[in-house]
Amino acid sequence: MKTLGMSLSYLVRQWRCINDERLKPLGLTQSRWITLSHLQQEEGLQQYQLAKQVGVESPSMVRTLDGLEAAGLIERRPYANDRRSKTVHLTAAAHSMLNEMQAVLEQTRSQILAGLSEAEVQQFEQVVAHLNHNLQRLCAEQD
Amino acid sequence: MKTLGMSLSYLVRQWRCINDERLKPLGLTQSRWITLSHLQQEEGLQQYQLAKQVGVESPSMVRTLDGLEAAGLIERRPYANDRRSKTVHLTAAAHSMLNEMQAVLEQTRSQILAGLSEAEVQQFEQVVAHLNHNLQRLCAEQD
DNA sequence: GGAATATAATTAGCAAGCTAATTAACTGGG
DNA sequence: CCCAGTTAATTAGCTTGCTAATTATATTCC
Repeated sequence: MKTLGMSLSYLVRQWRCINDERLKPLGLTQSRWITLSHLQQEEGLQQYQLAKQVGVESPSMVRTLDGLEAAGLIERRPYANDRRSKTVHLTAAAHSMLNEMQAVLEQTRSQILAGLSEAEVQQFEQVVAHLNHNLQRLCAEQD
Repeated sequence: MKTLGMSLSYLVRQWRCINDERLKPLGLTQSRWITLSHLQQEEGLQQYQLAKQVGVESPSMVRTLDGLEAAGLIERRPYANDRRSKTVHLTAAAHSMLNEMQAVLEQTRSQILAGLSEAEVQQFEQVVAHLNHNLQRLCAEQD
């Protein structure tokens, strides 16, 4: 007896596992490539903003950034308007690996979605968005 | 820019979080209630079989069972046919909490799936099953 | 029968999420 | 102006997934 929740949880774990395996040559793990993808969209965010966009808490982001910084893929810079804060920037090394990274991620995605029509994928995405919306209401109530 | 993978990953994390919150009074976390649910279906499995059914590796199951045993919810018994092996059984305490646990899980599920028709839920489940199937092929190749 | 191999449970240690607590800096009210 | 409260980053420590390595037992192959 596998419930929907269990199947989803398994799906997500395996998906991560495949990408981690394929991106190991680039020294990337899921938390790292997700963070890099977001930075590719918008560089120079403050850490707490980046955490919010990625959907993790600040301490989780701190650790991911520590790793990325040690690997020479990002830079923390002081933020002029607020001395508590730091902004996050991609390095040249990161820029030069991003294309390859995205290609690997896209390949995995298309292999996992293989056999679904464009319309089915879209519908699936909409359902996931709907469920996330329901969850957001639930989490808000929890307070 | 949130990809499907990211949205799914977030969905699963939040779903877990809600259930963990609601089941805290019963002393249950996700890994524990999933394991109990499987035992409810079939008791007396060997540990490695249980791990396989749940979809985790043996060491993960060992730790979950350690917790459940300490909480008095399961019992490990020696397995007559193979002295390396142990079988896993629910205690009376577990049996008497299972109904309440399932009720909480079912409530969360229905709140998260709110606004979808029966047919849409079924379709969604089928897509998830399909993706898991694709993944299984991919993981098999990896060897 | 005995050596080599395989398998079940476990231990140790890593990854990446979380909350709670700390520190430093900012903000607003009296 | 200053004190109280808030906020940004961090640290510490928990959870639960993983892999690699250990230990004890089974199994298989000369």
